[in-house]
Amino acid sequence: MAGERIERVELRRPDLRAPFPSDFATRLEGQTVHRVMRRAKYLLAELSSGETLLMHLGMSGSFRIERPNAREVPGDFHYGRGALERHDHVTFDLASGSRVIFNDPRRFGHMALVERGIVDPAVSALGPEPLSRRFDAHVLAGALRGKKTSLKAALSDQAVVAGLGNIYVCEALHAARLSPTRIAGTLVARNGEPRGSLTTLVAAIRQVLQAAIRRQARYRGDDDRFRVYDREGDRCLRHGCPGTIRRIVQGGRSTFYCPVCQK
DNA sequence: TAGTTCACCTGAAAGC
DNA sequence: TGCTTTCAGGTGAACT
Repeated sequence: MAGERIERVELRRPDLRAPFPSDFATRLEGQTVHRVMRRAKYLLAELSSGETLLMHLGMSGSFRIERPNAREVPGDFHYGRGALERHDHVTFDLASGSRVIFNDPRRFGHMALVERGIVDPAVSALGPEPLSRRFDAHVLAGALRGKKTSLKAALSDQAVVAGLGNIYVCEALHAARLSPTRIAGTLVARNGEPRGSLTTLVAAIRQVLQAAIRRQARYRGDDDRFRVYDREGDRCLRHGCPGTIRRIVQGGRSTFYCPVCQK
C-alpha cells in the first residue's frame, strides 16, 4: 500500500470488533498512503491527510493482495481475479489496479481512522517493543517492580511489553525456566535492580519471537512449532527434564508449563 | 489504583 | 450421520 493512492474502499459489513464510522470509507478514498509501519500488533498506515489508518488482525485476520496482472479466472466478476470470499470484510482498490483485501473469520480484528496529530490511546499505552534496543532487563524491572500479579498476566499486559500473546508468553516463560504463576514483582530486587532471572527472561522473549518470525508462525498449525503450548500431558522437551506439561487457566486463558523445570 | 472477569465471534473439535 | 456444546484467542469495558 505504501506509495499507493486509495481509489475505493468497500466495507462488506458494518462492523468488525466495533462498528465502522459512517464516513470511514469516504475519508480514505482519494488519499495516498505515505508509509506503513508496525507497532506491537497494530499496523499503521500514514495517509496524505495526516490521518493514520490503524489496523489490527485480531485472532484470525489476514490481508491478501491481488494484482492487476494476475492470471484471469473464467467466470469471476471481481477484476478477473479470485472472487471475494465469505469473510472478506474490507477491500481497498488502489490506483495501480491492485486490490488489498482484509479477511477475518472471527472478526476480532479492528480498523480505525486516527486524526492528524492524535495518537490512538490503544497505541500510546503500549510498552516497549521486545525486539528493540529500548527493551532490556532494567526497563522490564521498572514495569514489574511491585507487581503482585502473576508473571503470565504481567507479560500478557501490552503496557508492560508490547506484542506478546498468550502462546508466546507460555513459550518465553518455558525458555526462561520461570513459572507462570510466580509473582511478577519477585524478579526485581528491593533496590529496583533486575534479578538474574529477569535478564534470562528478556533473552528468552527475544529468542522466542525471533524464532517465530523466522517460521512465520501462526497461532495454529504444526504441533512441533511450540515447546509447551498445547502440549498438556506430554513430556517436557527440555533436555534431561523428567517433567510433564501441565495446563492451567489464568485470566481466562490457557497456560501451559512444566512444573518441574519452571520455578 | 491494581487486578480480575467477562463479552465479543466463529470454525474446529468433541460429545451425544 | 447430524446436531449441539465447548473451546480458543486479543482487547477493552465492567467489576471487585
